[in-house]
Amino acid sequence: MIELAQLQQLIAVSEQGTISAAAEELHLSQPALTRSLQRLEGELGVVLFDRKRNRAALNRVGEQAVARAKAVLGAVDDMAMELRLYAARLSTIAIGSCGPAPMWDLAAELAERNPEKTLSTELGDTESLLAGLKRGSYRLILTDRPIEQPGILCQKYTQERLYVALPPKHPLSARPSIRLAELGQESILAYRDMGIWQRIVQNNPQLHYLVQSDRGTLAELVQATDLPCFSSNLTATRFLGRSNRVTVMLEDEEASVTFFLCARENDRDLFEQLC
Amino acid sequence: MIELAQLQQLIAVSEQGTISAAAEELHLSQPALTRSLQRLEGELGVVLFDRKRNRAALNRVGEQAVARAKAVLGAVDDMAMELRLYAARLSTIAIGSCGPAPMWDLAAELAERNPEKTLSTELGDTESLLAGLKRGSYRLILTDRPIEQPGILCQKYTQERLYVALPPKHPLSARPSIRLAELGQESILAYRDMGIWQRIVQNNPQLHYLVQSDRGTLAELVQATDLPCFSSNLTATRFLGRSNRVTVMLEDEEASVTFFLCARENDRDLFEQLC
DNA sequence: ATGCCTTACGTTATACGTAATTATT
DNA sequence: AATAATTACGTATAACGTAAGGCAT
Repeated sequence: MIELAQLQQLIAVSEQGTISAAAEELHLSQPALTRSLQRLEGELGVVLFDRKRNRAALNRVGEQAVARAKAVLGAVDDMAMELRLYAARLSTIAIGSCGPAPMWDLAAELAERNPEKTLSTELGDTESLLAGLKRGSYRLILTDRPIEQPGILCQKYTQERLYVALPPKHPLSARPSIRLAELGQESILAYRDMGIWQRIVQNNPQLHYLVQSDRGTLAELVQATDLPCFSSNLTATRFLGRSNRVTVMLEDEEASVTFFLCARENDRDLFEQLC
Repeated sequence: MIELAQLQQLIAVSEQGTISAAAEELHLSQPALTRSLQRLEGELGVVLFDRKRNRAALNRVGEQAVARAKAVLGAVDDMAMELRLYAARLSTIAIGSCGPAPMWDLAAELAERNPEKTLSTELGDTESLLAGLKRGSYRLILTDRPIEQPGILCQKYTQERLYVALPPKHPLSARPSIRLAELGQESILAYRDMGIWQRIVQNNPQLHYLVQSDRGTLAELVQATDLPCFSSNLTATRFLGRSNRVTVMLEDEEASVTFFLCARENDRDLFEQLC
């Protein structure tokens, strides 16, 4: 039986030019390599070298064999690499969402039910999430509208409503609800990866957003200052913690979103765990 | 290093269902196969089996691995087979011709100059010969007209003129030359694979051709009977041998052909040997 | 004389088989 | 009880390295 090691040896000889040099490269003695190559010739049933007693040069069949050997070894390497990738993908559940808070809830639930799995989370807009779901990049996605397409399972997952958290002394803190625009040109703390909430920010460009990319830093700033910040019904109450804030509902249309959980038909088991 | 034998073992397990059965098929002990598969898993860096103490079933990664393994083994088999084919082709000189006699001359010359090579000969019409030369099916071809195309070498090779060999008592035997049609509805011995000479036969359908597929049988009939037969300036004189025949030149236009030797540009060495 | 390939021979290392163990049907 | 996989251990085969030989540059 032909061995992959023999194909590597053949390639080494073609690269080094002599059997001696190839043997050294392969940490093998010269005679051992000679014999191994002879076996390969026997197993292939062809002569690969023009042997001149003192010189073993690849003949045309040998050159052809080298090209084929490289292809075979490449295929084997690819096989190993792609199997590792495949195994990794089987053991991870990738979820995508257009909003961060429900994604964290979902991730928490999945982690509890599938402690052996790795979770990966990603934010995106509904269109790209759906495309990713279809090509297998995501196992589950949370969209801002119901998806009705063949092969796609979809069900209402949760609703999120946005609030602003104001210091008690703030002029608007006594109101039950406001529109975000009423804050005028004030500063407000915001998280960078806000997904769908990006809409309400874009519609109120006059506000001064203090954008934080680190969730921990954001939490610290909330505790340490009395700057306004965002909050929602899904935000853990401990996020505001002992900070002295009054939450005021936002009246804007974009301040309320219903999230829908979607999975592919062949992932029905996973999907139904969560309904 | 992964071994091809291990990939075969993996495939055997997938086909037999159990390691035990696969071990038997492979003429291996069960423990040996178990260990070999464990090594394979280690080398690939993935788990291929769901092990249930008493049962080792391929998991999804394993199934994927089987598919890849089959592809790799197929590539190796193809490699071996195609190398043998390639080696065989390198050691043969395939020649094609539109006429048998000059092809035999050419083959004889090639055999003398390249005693280590195998010769293969084939008759065909000039168009298909040229196509075959271009795609590498032939190293040399003999055509009935000069070829002037880029990448193709071409030179006049020889001329052949057709005769009829008649018994001395035949009414036409005293003529220096005749047209084939003058034989009326007589019988005449002919060789099946006549290439370009097929033309003159087709133009004289009234004759009764006694077609022989075996050259030896044809020669025997020439000796044993006094039936008319064909002959040419390239036909070995010993073909007519001691048979009592008078050769009469044929006046028909198709009875004289000039043959041209053609080869591909990259075969200039071989081509120039013969000019 | 040096470099390179091959053959011969003794040795080692790797993979094998046998036997024992455990678990499942 | 029977089947199947794994682990342990002694063994054997196959490939290795060293040494020797021969040819070419």
